[in-house]
Amino acid sequence: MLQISILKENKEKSIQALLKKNYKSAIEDIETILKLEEEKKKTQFDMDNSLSEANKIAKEIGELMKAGKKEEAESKKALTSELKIISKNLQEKFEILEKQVFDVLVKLPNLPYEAVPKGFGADDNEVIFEHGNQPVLNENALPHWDLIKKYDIIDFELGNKIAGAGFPVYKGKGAKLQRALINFFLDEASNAGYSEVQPPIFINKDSGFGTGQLPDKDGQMYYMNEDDLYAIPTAEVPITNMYRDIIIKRENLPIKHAGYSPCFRREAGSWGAHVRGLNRLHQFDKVEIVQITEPKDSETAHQSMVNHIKMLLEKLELPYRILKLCGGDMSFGAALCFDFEVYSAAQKRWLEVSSASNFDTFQANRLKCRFKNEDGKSVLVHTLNGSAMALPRIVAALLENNQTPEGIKLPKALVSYTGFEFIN
RNA sequence: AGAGAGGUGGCAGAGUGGUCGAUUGCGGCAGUCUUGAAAACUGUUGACUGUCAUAGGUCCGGGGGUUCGAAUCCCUCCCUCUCUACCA
Repeated sequence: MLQISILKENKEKSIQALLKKNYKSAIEDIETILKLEEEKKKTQFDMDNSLSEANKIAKEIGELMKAGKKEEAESKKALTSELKIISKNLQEKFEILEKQVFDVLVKLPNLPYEAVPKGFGADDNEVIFEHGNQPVLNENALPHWDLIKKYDIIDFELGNKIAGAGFPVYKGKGAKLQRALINFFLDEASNAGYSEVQPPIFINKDSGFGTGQLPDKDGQMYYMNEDDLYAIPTAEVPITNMYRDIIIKRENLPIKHAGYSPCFRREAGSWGAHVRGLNRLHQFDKVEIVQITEPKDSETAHQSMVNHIKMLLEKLELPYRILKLCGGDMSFGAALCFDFEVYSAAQKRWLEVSSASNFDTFQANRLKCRFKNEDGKSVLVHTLNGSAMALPRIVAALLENNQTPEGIKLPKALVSYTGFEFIN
């Protein structure tokens, strides 16, 4: 959530930034917020005065009672009845205004940084880095959805029977590959100084709000009515929310965590021709890295996350590229976001496998996550997160790119984790 | 799930209707002492809102109520602990 003070002090810039994110009603919404906010403050002033007056009289009554002057005390009580009504009305007005401001404010996406390119969708993203050669496969090369059948390692029909579409069963070497990748990613994160956590995979509403999934993405999460809980779409949510309502000591920053979790996404209305096989699932596995930093350090932290992900992809020997997302393609809460795509040789497509975002103070403001600066003032932190990494599309690319007559040949980095070199 | 107890400032722990935003201890910070440190002693130390700065206002698990006045009384929800039951 954006800070009103920023919208007020940098009104024009804020409007331009929101427009870059294709937020259509930027002008009118900011006008509305500033107008309502001013009225709110006025109301608060009146309300406070009225409450102050009432407090004073209450105190006087208390003293009179103590002094045994009952009649005087009784007569003072009469003074308060009108004051009570006034206070109550002002309080109601204040709460309405507060909610009105909140309702508009909560709809505003984060302001993208200067560096974010203009654009409306995927076509406007900037490729900023590319690594590795796209493998040339022979004619009878198979896409991963055929390879998983050929080697009987991932079973969609079985998952369909047990749960539904998008919930595959990993079998044999397929299951071991999952476990190997998770361990590989977690170990690499540990080596890079991320302390490991295993978070809950269900979260409450406050957590969903804290990282920005609620109310924006309500329909995209699985929801358990009986207990009022959501299944996490990413470990970012529980991990970042560990620091909700916390004032962090400056010497403890930056905070770096990594965590593995299954991720659950309803993906309502997003199925089509390009989402076959492992390209889109309702449940998948992911190792997430999260950082919480002082504002001045977040860009460096972001870069370090990008470098970490690059290193992972290089160890996995996958050709990849990095995109700087344009305003229109960025997520709701991000101020700057890099997507990583691997080349999947049989599909002849780039697949998104990771996304590293800097949220600036957007999440911190919702989370009320702050630190004490040099002057002893509470200041919002910056939060960042990135996938390191999401498994299914990595698996898709590993299978497709490394198919040989002898089977699927795994990259060296994984062999010590799987215990086998070939899936055959 | 049943019975009981309880949720207070970074932590521990007082406070049961009127200078209580809250005694006290620990921790933190500053100072005295010391070559330096420790110990001891002294002072200081919650968050939010608001103001140029004061002032003022709000917050004792969440929400609602009673009252001139609520941390304290009532209702409701949530959570924690102990015992019993059940169980990976």
